[in-house]
Amino acid sequence: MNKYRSHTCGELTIKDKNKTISLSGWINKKRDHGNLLFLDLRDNYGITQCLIENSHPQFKELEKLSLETVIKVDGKVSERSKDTVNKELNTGEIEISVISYKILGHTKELPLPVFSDQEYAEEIRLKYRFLDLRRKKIHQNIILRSKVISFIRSEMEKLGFLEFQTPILTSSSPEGARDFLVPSRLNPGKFYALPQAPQQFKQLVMMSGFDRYFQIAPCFRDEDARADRSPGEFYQLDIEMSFVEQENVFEVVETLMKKIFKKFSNKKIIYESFPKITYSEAMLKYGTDKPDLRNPLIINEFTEIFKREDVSFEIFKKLVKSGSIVRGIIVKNTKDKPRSFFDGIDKWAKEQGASGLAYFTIEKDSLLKGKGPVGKFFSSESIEKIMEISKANVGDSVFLACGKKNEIEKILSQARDKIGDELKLINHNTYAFCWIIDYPMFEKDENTKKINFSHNPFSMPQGELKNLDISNPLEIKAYQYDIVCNGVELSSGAIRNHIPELMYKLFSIAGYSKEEVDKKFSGMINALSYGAPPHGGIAPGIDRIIMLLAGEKNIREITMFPMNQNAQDLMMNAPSEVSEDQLKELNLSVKKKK
RNA sequence: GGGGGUGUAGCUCAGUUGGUUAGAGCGAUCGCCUGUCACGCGAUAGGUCGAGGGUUCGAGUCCCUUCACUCCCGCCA
Repeated sequence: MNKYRSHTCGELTIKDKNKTISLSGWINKKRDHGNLLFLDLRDNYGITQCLIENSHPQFKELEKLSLETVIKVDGKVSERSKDTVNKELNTGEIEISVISYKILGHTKELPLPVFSDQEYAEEIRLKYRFLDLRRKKIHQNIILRSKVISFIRSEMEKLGFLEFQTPILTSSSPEGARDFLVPSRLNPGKFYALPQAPQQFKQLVMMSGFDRYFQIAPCFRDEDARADRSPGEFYQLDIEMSFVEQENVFEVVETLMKKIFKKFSNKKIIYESFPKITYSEAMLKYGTDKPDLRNPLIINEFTEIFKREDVSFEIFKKLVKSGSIVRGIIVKNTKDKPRSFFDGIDKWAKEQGASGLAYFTIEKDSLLKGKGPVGKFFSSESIEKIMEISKANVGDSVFLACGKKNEIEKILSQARDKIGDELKLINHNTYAFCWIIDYPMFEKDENTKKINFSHNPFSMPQGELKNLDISNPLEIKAYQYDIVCNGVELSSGAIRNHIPELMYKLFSIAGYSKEEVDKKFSGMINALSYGAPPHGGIAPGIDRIIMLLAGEKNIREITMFPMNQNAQDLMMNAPSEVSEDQLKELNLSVKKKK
């Protein structure tokens, strides 16, 4: 092939027997028998066992080399005897008898071993990321990521989409996350912002007449990290389409997702046609707008039960009188579960900051009755009603939460996950996609009582536009949707508002004057006034798709060079201080934090 | 900004109720070993127990402060 190798470390087989070859790679592992040395040579493509005996003049030197030294081996391909074949390796039927070797790259003592399945502290992995990335699992994850992205590009092109780049240096926008700012040298005192998403640009692409756009788009948000959320930057499959309705966007994304997940995973997609669940239904049945549909548990509304005379659960009744609501989860066939299971859930709920979960199991001798700490407060008629509402059976249990709507949504949604997990109700070999639709256009901030856009301010409200009742903004629904898989929010999207007058009206509800809208969204609002096509789109998160495919819980496992939780790159030492000269040129001075 | 977890040898970890000289495996170094594939066997080196302060006759262990990493809440239209 060239002066370094004739083959890679993953390709030689019995067919190459007796060939003289050369390989280059890292010393993955040595097994030194004193007079006989086995050496596993590794590159991106695989591992090949090399063999040298003590009669060889270079034996003593080779024996001393550290693991991870990069060497070139010239040798002969030999067939292994039947009893020494390694079935784990593609190259396991052969080995290389070393004729000569040469060091290409020395190594210092390793701060972390490459050949090991152990877990390592994040700090050391990030500082020596180039070593970490040599390890098998993460190496394969990164290769998977590359292949998925490449597949997405080719599928999107087949679907008639064109990929365009949009600016990285753009303007700060008032909505949404904190911006990363970049000072402008030529415009002292002014700043660019890195895009939180190419939202306005992709709409401008539509107004520019390009019809179908996509981009593997870098997005920058200065917000705190989570296990599934990189600090700083992440990638979206940004999509926008002209002259479409919601269904057309769904069709493209469903087609694409099914192709990706079938190609890159063996796990089964439960719903070939992704279920569509309205936002309000999702909040009721699952307590969240990103439900894990692999989990069969459903939340039911039981407030009415606590208004009955024949229910004497006074704590809940009192709260209901003062406006609280009661919802609960039915857990099937739990009559044989030990008391510790129920108490464990209750204790867990209290640890989550809730006031706990009341529970009882439905039993029947002559009459229906509740077994458990609060069971005695329920008449058999009220239990019958509970069973009617929730389709529960004798032998099932009810976990009840009482409180404000958003509080009990939160705790019951967590309880669904917790109980589903404990009772092993979740099939981890499946993907359950769904669409969440009909998001409200606005929401009320409970602290400030101010009305805000609940998602994207550029979404199109539903219904006849001339009849739009702006006096009751919280009732307005938007053509706004999310796609969710296994409880992971992959993306949100919307049919956009392409009518400038309507845009001003909606922004005014959220407290923005026409002048402010003109100033903040000048590029887009201006473009909307010169013949804008109806359009809409979506932006599935690439990182989360890869996480689902790789079965990883942490986004760093599928990111080549991630930052730590404090948004620092420990390998490159970013962020870092800059010189006085650099600051001066940018007309900046830094206030030292005390 | 708030809450939880972790921090002991290069790496992964153990260390009991506060009590002698802080241990193991891997790695490193040296020696032995011709069929291993997590090779095996023996020896040696390697420690600011994250840092600082306190309690105590005595602190890896208890208390306070602080730092780092991580998970979660807030935040992420």
